Amino acid sequence: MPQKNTALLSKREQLIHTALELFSRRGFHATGIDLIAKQSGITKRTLYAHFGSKDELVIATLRHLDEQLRSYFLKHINSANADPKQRLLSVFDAAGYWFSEDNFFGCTFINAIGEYAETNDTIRQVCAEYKRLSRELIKGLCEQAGAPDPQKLADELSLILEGAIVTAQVSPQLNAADIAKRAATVLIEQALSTADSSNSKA
Amino acid sequence: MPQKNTALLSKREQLIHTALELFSRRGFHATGIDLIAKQSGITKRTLYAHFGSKDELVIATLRHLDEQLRSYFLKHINSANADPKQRLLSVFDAAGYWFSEDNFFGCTFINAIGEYAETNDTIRQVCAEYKRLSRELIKGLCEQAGAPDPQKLADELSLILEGAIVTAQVSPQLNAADIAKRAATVLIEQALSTADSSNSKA
DNA sequence: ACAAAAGTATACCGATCTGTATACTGCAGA
DNA sequence: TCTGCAGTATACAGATCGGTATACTTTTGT
Repeated sequence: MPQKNTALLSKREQLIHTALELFSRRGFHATGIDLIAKQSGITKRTLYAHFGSKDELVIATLRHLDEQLRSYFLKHINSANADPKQRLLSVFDAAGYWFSEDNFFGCTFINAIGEYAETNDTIRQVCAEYKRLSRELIKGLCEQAGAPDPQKLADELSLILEGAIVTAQVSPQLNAADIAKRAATVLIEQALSTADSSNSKA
Repeated sequence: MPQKNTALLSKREQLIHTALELFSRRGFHATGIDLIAKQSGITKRTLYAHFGSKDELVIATLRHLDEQLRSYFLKHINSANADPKQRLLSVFDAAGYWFSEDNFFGCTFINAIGEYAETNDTIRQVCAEYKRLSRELIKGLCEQAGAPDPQKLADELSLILEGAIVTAQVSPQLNAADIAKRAATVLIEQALSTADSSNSKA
């Protein structure tokens, strides 16, 4: 999804970049510090100069992914400069592109919670915060579309997006993005139709 | 969810029982064989007499969870012997009870895929198979309800159920089961209304 | 009653884990 | 020019990992 020129990145950024790929692909506990150091071409000593521990590297990696993922969706939404309803649905188009990438291994936040739910509160909080910000993003789109209860619609669409991510991860043959978009369309139409008489598009 | 009398269980069942709890709560790689042996009160030697490797224990545990979870949902659905539409919606009531349990740590299958996606194909297949059977179960309910395209509706409702599980795991304060049930209600109503003129409830 | 099966207790193996110590190198700024 | 700093290279510590070996005890089927 990012594809930055690695030559221009600082050591810190290189480490996070490598760690993100390995953690996403192989899991967190199954990815050792030595492998991250080797694959990034950076010494373990330097790694520990930037990040005090593996958990700190995990947290920094997740925070980076947070910004990366949300800006990815924002770009897609903003490039779909159609009417508010289409902007809402473009979320699921963006998801579809994401799922089709080679380095898609499900939601790394969810995977992180699965591995650290009992052992690291900060990691769980970073994951929850990403999900909260994503819901806020979708809620803004619902407001723009003139939904009578934007929070309610945003909660439902966010839940559907979560389901799409997991479904794409576990059952790649299902075309989860399309299924989610179909369901979302029904919910959006239904939510906006009840407001047609008294409310209008922003 | 199960609460069997551990005294009546075979060593094999005891091990799977303990392993399931630890894997779900702490993750797979973070749970060592020694801990499973200690917590189950069974020697590591005996463990390896029943399961040739840790991966085999993981697989046996997931297969057990497969049966356990699907029979849990089936019981809830069958105890809600109302009309087919209510039976469909009872899936999300069952999910709500599941989420509220103390030992709910998200979908262990999804967590397993996050940890073993790259390293163990069998584990991934067991997870995918569980999701497929769950979709089949829901598809059967859609057929009974007289949906014109039961596969389509089942895919959508299954995706919503996935989203509910993940949302309940990451954001426990959101009451994911209710959100999912609301969304599911809209989709079901819409799907069945298009069939009202030519089709009827089974 | 007795032999085979199943399980216990414990120590161990080699590999790998996170994290650190030591000694060296290249480079940038005053 | 020289002094610090950032990074390299490598070895190592202590713990834990999955898995096995040895010797003993309990249970069970006939």
